[in-house]
Amino acid sequence: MKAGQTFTIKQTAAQTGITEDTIRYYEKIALLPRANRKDNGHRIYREEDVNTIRLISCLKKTGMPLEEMRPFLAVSVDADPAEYPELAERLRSHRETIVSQIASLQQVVDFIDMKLDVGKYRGDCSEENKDGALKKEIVSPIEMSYFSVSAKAGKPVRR
Amino acid sequence: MKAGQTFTIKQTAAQTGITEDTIRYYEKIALLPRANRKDNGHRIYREEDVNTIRLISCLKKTGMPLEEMRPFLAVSVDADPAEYPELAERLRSHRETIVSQIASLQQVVDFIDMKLDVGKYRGDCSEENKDGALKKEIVSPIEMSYFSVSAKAGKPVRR
DNA sequence: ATACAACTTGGAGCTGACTCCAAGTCAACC
DNA sequence: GGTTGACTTGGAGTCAGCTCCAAGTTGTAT
Repeated sequence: MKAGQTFTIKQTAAQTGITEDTIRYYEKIALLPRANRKDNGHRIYREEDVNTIRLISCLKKTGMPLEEMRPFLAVSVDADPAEYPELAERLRSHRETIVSQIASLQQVVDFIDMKLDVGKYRGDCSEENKDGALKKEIVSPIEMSYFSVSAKAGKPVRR
Repeated sequence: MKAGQTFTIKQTAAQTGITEDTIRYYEKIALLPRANRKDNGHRIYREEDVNTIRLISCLKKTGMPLEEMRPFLAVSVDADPAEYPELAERLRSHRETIVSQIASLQQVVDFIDMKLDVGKYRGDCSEENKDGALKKEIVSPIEMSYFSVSAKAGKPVRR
């Protein structure tokens, strides 16, 4: 056991890429639990805490609002989500969201590749079927041209 | 030629999932070009315009700030980005950003799968190498545990 | 003792992206 | 001719997520 190495807030910020101010802010809004303090009141973080902050950073990159992260942080703190079926359901639901986000992103990559190669592009960015939210007649089979894609020869890309 | 079918702002909003207010807002900040008007001043949109709005919506899903979308919309309006090398460079650069975003998202999916399956998880969410921006000693080879992943048997997941 | 660096707190201010509103125009129907 | 509905404009308000600041404390170096 290489027992508890700890970090200052500055070190933690450096490790995670999240600023000190923002870390304090997360604690202020209770997204992070109150950090332990040294006798002088300075915050100390363990590897565990650093990992939680990394998880936040990761979820942030997926565009998740801070409020929605709470269940994720909960599940990472206590053990098995199977014991909290409602939580597991949330995870599953968010998984679907992310998968469709990946699809959206992939389409943007395709769009860029198409533009750079002056190749061809098709597909749209729609699709939505979560719980609430809009869902009209989905624009599926449009020959998505995003303006002047003006049928030039298309070489496949997909590096 | 099934010549110019046009749409009201309401129809356009319905088709794209972007509210009328937001469409007007995009025009106000000149993210969209000023729409043509009917004699009574009402905006009219062509399929072309609708596709531009869809592109915005798509880029939005990738978390791109509106300001950064301008080059994308430019490239979708006029023809070949090869003629604007600086623009092409931006596209390439943003492509890399998106590819690494996809990786981040995939890691969240893995995290969720791991949590749901009580399997195993590794990998972090770091990586950054665009132009400006921070880049410290990157936390690469951590056995990313996100708290209590407490070595239980790991069955491979991957959707 | 004095300076300094690294922190603390509470709170104000800022940016991006909407979102809402009031007042007005126009066309069409009753 | 009055009401209704779909739009217009300009501008104000809202919310999330920081970001900055001032004033104070503590620990170490000179």
